[in-house]
Amino acid sequence: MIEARHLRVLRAVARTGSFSAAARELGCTQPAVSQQMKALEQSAGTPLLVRTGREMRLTQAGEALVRHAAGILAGLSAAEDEVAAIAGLRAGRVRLVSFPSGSSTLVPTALARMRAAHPGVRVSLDEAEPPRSIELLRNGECEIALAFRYPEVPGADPSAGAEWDDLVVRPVLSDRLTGLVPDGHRLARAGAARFTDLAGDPWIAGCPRCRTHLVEVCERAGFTPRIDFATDDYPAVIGLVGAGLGVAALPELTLASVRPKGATAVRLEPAVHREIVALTLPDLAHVPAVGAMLDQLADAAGR
Amino acid sequence: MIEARHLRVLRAVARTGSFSAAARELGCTQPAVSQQMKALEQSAGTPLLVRTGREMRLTQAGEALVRHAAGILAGLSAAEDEVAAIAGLRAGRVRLVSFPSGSSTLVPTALARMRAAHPGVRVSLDEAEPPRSIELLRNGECEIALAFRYPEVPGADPSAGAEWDDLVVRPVLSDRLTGLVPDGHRLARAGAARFTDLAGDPWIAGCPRCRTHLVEVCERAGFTPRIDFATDDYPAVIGLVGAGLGVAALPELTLASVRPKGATAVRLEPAVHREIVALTLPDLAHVPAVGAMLDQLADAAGR
DNA sequence: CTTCCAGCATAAGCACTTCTTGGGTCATAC
DNA sequence: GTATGACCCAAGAAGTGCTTATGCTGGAAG
Repeated sequence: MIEARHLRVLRAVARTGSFSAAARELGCTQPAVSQQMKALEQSAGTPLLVRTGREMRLTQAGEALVRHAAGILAGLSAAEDEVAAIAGLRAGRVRLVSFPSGSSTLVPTALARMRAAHPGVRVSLDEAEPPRSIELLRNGECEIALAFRYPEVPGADPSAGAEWDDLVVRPVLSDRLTGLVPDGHRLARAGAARFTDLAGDPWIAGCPRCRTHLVEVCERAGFTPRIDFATDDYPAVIGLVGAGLGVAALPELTLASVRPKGATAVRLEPAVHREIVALTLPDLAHVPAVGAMLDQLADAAGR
Repeated sequence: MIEARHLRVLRAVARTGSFSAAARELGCTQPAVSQQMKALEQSAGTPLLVRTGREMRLTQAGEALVRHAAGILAGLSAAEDEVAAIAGLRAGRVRLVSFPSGSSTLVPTALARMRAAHPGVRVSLDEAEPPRSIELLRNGECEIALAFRYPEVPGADPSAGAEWDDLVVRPVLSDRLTGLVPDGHRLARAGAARFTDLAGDPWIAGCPRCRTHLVEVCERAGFTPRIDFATDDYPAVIGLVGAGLGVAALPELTLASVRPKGATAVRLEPAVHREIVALTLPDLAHVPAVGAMLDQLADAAGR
């Protein structure tokens, strides 16, 4: 079985016309070259070189091998270059899947920084909510999934985060829940409120997991919220609150890029956080482009 | 440095989707595959595979490598095929240089047999006298030189064969010198003659070395031949003898393919032989096609 | 829910390959 | 004649690759 190493040596010998010169070129000793060529001739089954006193000539088989070697070694070199480019963050692609409200500020910042730091790496972005984004990750359809989780509420079903224990979980941001009340609400002026203060209000809930978590938190606070509406669409939640239809508890991040109309943000006590994390597969975490993108996500949040 | 072995393993893994299956395909154990891939990832500087529970997927770098591997391994395989064809006498080329009178019978026979035995090997033929043909051999412009030599005449200059002692000398034929006299010559009827019987005759000599040797033999027999003509062209020698201009001593081979007109061949005593040999470089003797052609030359003579 | 099975990782031991070192021979150049 | 450069050979050392044995994990079946 011919190995690339053999061809490299053969090519050097053919080019320099001498074992010694080839050895110098290859950075080894002359006997090493001699032995390599012997081994290659052995596996070729025919002499490849003719030692005729002063000069070294190729046999026909040697010429054939050198001729092929050019293409083979060029291909090998191209392969190494391409891999090195990917490993060196000069090329590559990262497919990122984010949950909708993460895309608005965190992701654009991270993408911009990534592009500045590693212009060769292309990052694509899709949106999907956690259960779906994890599936995409496991199916190999993306490298990073941006998701969020709520800290476990004592006594509640701990199934939410259980699916991630075989993934790399990179904390990105801890996103405190902010209360949102209509402008005319009795607590709008106070600027702060406890959950129990809103026990009697109608609630506008967010996505299913957010809703579940809201219920758990409220029940821990001693009441069961009356949820009149629930929607994945955070702008819609803001709109509903602005229309005076209820109150809501929204992650700060969802309010960072919009100015609520007809609604006022109030500080909620006790503090409840939504933890935003970037997820990837253990092996993928070692891929340079993926690691760099994870870093950028963390950095973008730390701003 | 990426080696072909790595790519073979990677390709098998990519195709089968499993280390174990790849190991079976490659005829080795699973840890061997595991280690090879680890080494390859090490030298690539980035993961190439993602182990995700049940299935094995390629990273982008892995895909790039597999993509290149196809071409590289194909090229390697083509190179091996071509070399194997040359080594297996299914292809190749042998350049034979012969002295003129050797080409008439010996060489055609050998060429015909060679073609029958190994149709894929092309044999080219050029003509050159020994000093020149040896030069061609040493310069790499041919693989086999067909030449002749006379056994050393005691007391003569031994320089003739001295240049061959670093070559492979393959005896092909021992070609006895035959006397050629005009039809009306006093010895034409006898059918045999000693050199001394022709001491008074004018001689027609052959090529320079033949002429030198003739003089040596005659002087050893006790006389110095009177050489009226000397020519490389054996048919011309025959013509001159036929015209009654002298006698000659010709190798049998030169008479094998022609019928002398106006001249008669007589057995010469004592027997003097011209030895026809095939010469090649030591390394070239191990090239299958060269070896086969040497065999055919020897066989053609042994007929 | 437990058990079984398939597949990968790891460690240790062994064999092979490959490299280097230190001879030696031959040819060429001064 | 000597010196130099190139190759070959042999022996020893280093490194690499393969195998066996073992543990671990995830998925499938009972």
